[in-house]
Amino acid sequence: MNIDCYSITEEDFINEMEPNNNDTFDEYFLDSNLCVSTMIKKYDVPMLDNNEYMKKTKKKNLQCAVCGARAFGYNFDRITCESCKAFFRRNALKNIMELKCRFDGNCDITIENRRFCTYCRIKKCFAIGMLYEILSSKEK
Amino acid sequence: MNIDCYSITEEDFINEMEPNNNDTFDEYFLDSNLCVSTMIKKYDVPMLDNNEYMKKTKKKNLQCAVCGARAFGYNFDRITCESCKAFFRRNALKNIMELKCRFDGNCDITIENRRFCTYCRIKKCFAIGMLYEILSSKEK
DNA sequence: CGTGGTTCAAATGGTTCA
DNA sequence: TGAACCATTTGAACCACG
Repeated sequence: MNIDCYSITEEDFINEMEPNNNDTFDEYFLDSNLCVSTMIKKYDVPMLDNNEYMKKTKKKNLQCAVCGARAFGYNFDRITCESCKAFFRRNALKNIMELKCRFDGNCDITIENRRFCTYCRIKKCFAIGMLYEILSSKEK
Repeated sequence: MNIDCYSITEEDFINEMEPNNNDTFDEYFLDSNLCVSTMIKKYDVPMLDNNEYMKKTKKKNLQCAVCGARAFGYNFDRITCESCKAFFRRNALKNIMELKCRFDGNCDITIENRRFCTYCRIKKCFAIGMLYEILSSKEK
């Protein structure tokens, strides 16, 4: 986590932003009516380099592309652990205002800290390419 | 670190303040200019009975990393008791100048004296790695 | 058999009040 | 201040469909 950001309050952070300059995913804080997945699409969140996207063959000793935990297979089109799978299901379609980062929106996500920043965790889920389209239509 | 200390040193105290037999820790604390830990050391403060506390048998047998009290799990990413958890919530985001140590800023924190020096208690909370990042943003 | 979906106990941040 | 409580999130285990 980026502790340096702490001197800025969240309110300051939001106020500092220019209202009509929604160039990035993070600045989308200002514009609050869309869900995370829409935002990701609209603002073209950069994808991480995808060595993680292995051929769908071997299922042993896999590592979650989000947090690094042990993984047993694909979930929503990427190799992830069970907890990130459940997390993605629960959060991918939420309104972004429910998932604010307390810092600069670039928290590292690890197995130890993954539950401390839902914003950056879901952001990373999308960044590695997890597909919300696979979520059943009833939840959309 | 010597923030807002009184001028008397621990050594001065021990030399000049021989307690008489009627002195108790509590009486002394009322007019204290002295470090809690020093007082405790000098006046042989009776230990609280832990049996009551220990009776709450739960699954785990953990010890608070701040004060040593019985702990039941993680709070703010470290194993702590419920009281240090609540204390951290209340104080982690305060201005440090609101939390003055009367002494040298190095009070020992124990289950018995933890509430006597908020400065040193919060200092220890941070020293053991409690994460203020987990505090929800609305309190910042 | 793989993976999306479900369940639920455990964990833990937050609240209350004496 | 801290014991007791409450509410929400989590993730391991499981189910079931294709």
